[in-house]
Amino acid sequence: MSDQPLAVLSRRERQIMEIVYRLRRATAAEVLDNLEDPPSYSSVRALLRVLEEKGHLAHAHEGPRYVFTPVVPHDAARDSAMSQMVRTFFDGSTTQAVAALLDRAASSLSEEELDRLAQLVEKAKREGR
Amino acid sequence: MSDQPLAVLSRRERQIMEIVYRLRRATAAEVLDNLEDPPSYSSVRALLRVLEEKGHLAHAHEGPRYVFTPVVPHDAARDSAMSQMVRTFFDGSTTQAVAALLDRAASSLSEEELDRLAQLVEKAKREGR
DNA sequence: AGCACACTGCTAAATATTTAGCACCAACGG
DNA sequence: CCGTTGGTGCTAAATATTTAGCAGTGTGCT
Repeated sequence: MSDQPLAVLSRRERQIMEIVYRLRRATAAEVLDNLEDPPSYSSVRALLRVLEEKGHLAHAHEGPRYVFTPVVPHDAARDSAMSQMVRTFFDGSTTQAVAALLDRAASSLSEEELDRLAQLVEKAKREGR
Repeated sequence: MSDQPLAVLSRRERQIMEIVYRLRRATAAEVLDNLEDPPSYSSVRALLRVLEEKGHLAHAHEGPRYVFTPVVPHDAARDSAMSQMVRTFFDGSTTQAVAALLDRAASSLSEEELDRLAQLVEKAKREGR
């Protein structure tokens, strides 16, 4: 498996993996519901099977159906997606990335959330020295 | 063109677009140099042509060669990539995303950068009320 | 027990992507 | 002035992705 789980996938496969990561676990029907421009149920199942063969998903039985989960854990996938993003759009600078996030969402953040972020920055400062 | 420029692309196309966004502008040779598992030069050029036909890239002449640039500006592509990322891996929470970024990079950030981040949070607080 | 329903497995076909080859053109150096 | 180098356009073929169909199986309800 690659260091960049999402990087190696085809278009549909990536869409599906994003859904599964977002939902944490998903059945074929749930994937279908969340796909835009959805193909048939049958196609979705075939794609899930392919993703499992390629080692990206695993399934468990839950009553009569399969529930799919990612093989690469949420955190790991998240981290490598973030690395990729910072590299591609922010010249590798985390600071720039944080700045852009804040800029985009500043007005929708609550007082509490901003306090929490301030604390995180403080914590990083203390740890950094 | 979609709201999600990178979302509609095939695997190679996406790889190439990421390179072009990272470099801001790139020639066929530069794209080739930056591709992992690279195909022939000829293939890269064909892909660049396809991306241009689909409206994702434009080219300008620079001396004897073409220099490709993204049609969707860097900032816009960045923002929608970030949205996607926050939605997929952070339940839509910017705060969580920032926390993860800081956590990942905390130790490598300089005092200056941390100060700058603290200022950004302060600024968001002031604007928010 | 028997029926309907909601699944799965598997396969084949359609479509899209990805690749490389060949022909041509312009610039540059010997 | 001619060959070499480094570009481009275009096309065709190989490969991968994506789709849907059909057959079978188990579950749960009456």
